[in-house]
Amino acid sequence: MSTVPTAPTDKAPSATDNSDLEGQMRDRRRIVHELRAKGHNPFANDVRPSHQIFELPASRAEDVASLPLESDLPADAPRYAVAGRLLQVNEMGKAKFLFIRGDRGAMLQLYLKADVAEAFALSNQLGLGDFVLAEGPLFRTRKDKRALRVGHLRLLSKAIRPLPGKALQDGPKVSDEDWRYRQRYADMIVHPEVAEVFRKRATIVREIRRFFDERSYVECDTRMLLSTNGGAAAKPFRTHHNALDQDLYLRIATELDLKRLVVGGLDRVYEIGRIFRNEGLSRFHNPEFTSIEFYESYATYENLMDLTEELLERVCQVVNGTTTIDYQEHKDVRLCRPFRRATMRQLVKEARPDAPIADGPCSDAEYAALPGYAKTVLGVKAPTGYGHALVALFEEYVEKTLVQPTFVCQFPTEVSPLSRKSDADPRFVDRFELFVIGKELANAFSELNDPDDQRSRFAEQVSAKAGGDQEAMDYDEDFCRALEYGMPPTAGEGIGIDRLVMVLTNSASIRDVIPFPQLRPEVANPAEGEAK
RNA sequence: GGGCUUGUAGCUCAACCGGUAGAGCAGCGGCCUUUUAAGCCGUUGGUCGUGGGUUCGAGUCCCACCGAGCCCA
Repeated sequence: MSTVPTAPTDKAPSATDNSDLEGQMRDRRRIVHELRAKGHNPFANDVRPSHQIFELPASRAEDVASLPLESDLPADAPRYAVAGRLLQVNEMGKAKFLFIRGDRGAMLQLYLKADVAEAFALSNQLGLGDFVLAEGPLFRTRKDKRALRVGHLRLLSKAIRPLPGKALQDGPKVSDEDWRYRQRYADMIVHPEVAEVFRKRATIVREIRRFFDERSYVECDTRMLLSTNGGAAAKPFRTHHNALDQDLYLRIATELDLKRLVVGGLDRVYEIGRIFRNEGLSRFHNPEFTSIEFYESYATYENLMDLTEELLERVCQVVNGTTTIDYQEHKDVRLCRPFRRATMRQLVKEARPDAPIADGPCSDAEYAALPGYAKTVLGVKAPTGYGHALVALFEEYVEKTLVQPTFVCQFPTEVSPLSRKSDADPRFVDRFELFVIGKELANAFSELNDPDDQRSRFAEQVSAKAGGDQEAMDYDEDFCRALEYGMPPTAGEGIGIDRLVMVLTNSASIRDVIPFPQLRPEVANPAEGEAK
């Protein structure tokens, strides 16, 4: 592209070619050079604000009355030096208002008059997006708005690239343009509510951490690079360590390492961290996401239901000030105790009363008949075997109906290779998943701590993998060795942080709660010069 | 992978049955000393995603490809 103008005579910016993006940027670069030529640094870093905008007095509309009118400003009125990004200019001849935004989205309008000659001259060289520092007293305008009468004005940082769209605008702007995700920095400038979601996310994570720290859990960071794939049903990312000449997987769960730590004596342990799964993208799936997994010795999965209720109720209360929330089309989702608890069999039976499911414990007749039933109602895609058939029926008929928080208990053993078998019926495990708004939010179980049982479950996984199941786990010999040293009775749980943040911030897409979500590669369109 | 929708100025979007591309904002030039998405006057800016086809004539119809969004496996 063409670069900065070399000759100072190079205009007189007559309206020729400066309305396209390139022209606008060239124009802004020209201003940078002009300022430098006059001895001003357009990227200054020799001043500090005395206040953040959000700290200024009369931030609330009802407090503005405490400020004097400009004509009544006393000579000793307190002066403030504040900085922010310029987002809008209302010009009116020999006076103008500049709107700047500081941290936390706090807005301030600056009132600038021509008789402050130097500042006024500088203001003519500003563009939307520039960072400025202004100094002066606060006053109340005739429209009862707070404004700072500018005595001094500095350009702190010149924005070379103009902002996309209009930075300040009334009403909600709903657009799902992909530039918002590709250029999140620009998105956040134009849509401050995006940053608000990330702030809430930080609050949620902080509160979760506090919750477990209060209960004497220890936070640990375990390996992300592993030579075996396990801890969940998912396809891993592969990578390679050069020095060791060893292929490695990015972890798909923190489960097995955390249980190793339980074996080692950390009776209560948790990890909040990034998980990687080599799967498709959707509103609810990003290939890297954040989970918390926590493990508590001498607890059962039923204890974890109590704990989970308490945790979610508290986090929701802290973030939203209430435990009843709306999520998109779902109104009045009640994240307050108690959540419903039901077995998977019970829920499938409710949704499909004709299903051959017994009222009490699973009968042999039920065990034999359910796969055939699944075949009939689901068609060819129905899996064979009782456990997979039950899960398929659950996913097809029940899952999306679970809008209010529901603990789905008693999963089939064959889909739960790390869970402890139920004492009452070894065909099921002591496991639950928590569903809210029809989506899985948490997965928990009493941990399998019988090393020989674990070995046979791994063996089943290995044969499933050989049979083509790409999500099956590897045989983790070291983990079995750990269990052979003895693991106390333990229950553990994983919660998807991103989905929890979605629910608690009413975000429609996981892309709205992850700063830099995975996107298809940006393709440069030669015709455009600037890919968008 | 399948279905639906979609791609026009820097941004957001128009353009009837196919008739030769338009508005707001941004930019640029002017006016205005209390504005609130300020206002007023003027003005620059487009190979209509790409490539084919039909037609006297295509942003518009057809095909393919590329990108995006939503839904489904």
